Amino acid sequence: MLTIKQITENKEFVLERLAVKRFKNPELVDEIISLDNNRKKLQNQSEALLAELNKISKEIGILMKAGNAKEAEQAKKRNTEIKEESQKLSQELTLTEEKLNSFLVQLPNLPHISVPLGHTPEDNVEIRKGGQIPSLSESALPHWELAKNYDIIDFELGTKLTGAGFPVYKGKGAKIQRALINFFLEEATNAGYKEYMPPLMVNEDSGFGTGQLPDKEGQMYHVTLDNFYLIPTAEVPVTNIFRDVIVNASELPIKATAYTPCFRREAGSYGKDVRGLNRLHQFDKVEVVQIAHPAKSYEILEEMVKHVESLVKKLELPYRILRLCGGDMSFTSALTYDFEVYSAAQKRWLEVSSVSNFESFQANRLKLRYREESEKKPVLAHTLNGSALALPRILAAILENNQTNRGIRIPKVLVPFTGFEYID
RNA sequence: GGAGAGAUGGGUGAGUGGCUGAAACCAACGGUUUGCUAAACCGUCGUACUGUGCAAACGGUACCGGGGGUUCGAAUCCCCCUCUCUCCGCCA
Repeated sequence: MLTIKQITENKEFVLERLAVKRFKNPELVDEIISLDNNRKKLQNQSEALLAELNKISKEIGILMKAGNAKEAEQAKKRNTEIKEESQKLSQELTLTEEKLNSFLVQLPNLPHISVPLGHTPEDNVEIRKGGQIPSLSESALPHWELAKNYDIIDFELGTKLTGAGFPVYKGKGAKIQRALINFFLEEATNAGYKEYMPPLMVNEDSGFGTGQLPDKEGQMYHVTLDNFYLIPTAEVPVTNIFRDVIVNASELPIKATAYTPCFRREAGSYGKDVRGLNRLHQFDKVEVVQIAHPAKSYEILEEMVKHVESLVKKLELPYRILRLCGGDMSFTSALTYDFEVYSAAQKRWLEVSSVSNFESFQANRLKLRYREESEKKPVLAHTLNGSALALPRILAAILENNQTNRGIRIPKVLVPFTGFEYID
């Protein structure tokens, strides 16, 4: 979330940026500012009373020790009155703070100046593209047909075991999943990311830290008995590793990676978007996360984009990189690049990665700070993350783009991990 | 799941009602000393909000796992919750 300071000190800028994100109730900004003024006023009054209360209490102690019971009794009486008044004030203060907080949490992150205007995916700006779109014969099949023919993914079986959107990978289909995971993790660790294997369920605090809670709990599976949430992305547990942490500036950037399954309810999705591997309730993903110095975070964002780009290149997939427009960005992001690969039989672009700089938006929720050598006060760090990469759509594109008479050709870089060159 | 013990600052750990935002030690940082290193000595050494001030700084309030209560006053007493440890049970 934004800090009060960001809002009060740059109100006009905040309003202008929120408009880019197409935020629908900018009145909140004014309400927040006036609530904050009110909060300060109440806090001052309340604390003045408490200071008085504390002072008298100390005096009572001294009087009692001196055996001056009568004066002590008088002082007690006085304190009881002050206490009543102070309780009223602090109640009011608490209410104000709660209201302020509930408003603050509703404001999305401010988009970076380079974010294009617009409100639909059509307004996203293509930054670059690469790879060759293969020319397939008319008889080329979409991946869900291929998966069936080669018996490598069983969607119906998943439906039997769990429900729609939970496929079962079989034989070489299962092996290629493992190969992709290993390939992505190797690439990430070679690029300096430290590998983690985090829990797949998180508590409420973690959900809040990265911005899924309180408003987006509908996206996550909720284990009500224990009040845990299945993670929708490794971003949640990995970023929360650094919740309530103060690091030295010299330790930045911190680079972390993790492979995890991801669970998403995807309520409301339907139609051809969800065919086959296009949209699942459970899928596998390798995520990269960085904790950065604010002065370096955009440089680091580019570095992360380069890393993800190198992955799709090595997999020989046709891709394009989009800079998301204000209206298509997530609540928490300041700047996002989406990666899409072309799935040649479906003849459509599929999103396989989203790389974002959250600036201090998550860090403020996480209380994730760094301290400069010479400075006393800790400062909010910047957090970034990106998929590197999400498996199902990558697999969809590999299956469709690489279909040949001999079978599905496995990209060269993956062969050492799969141990076979063709799915046949 | 049953029984018991515990949770204090970066770490160890003292503190059972007032003068404790918290001893002491260690770590860290700054300095003195030193040919260098080490040792020794001196100093600094939590976070948030907030007030005065250009600032440096100096005040106020809150925080001793979390929440509530008792009291003029709570790290200290009471209740609830969470977590950790030990023993038993169960178990990949």
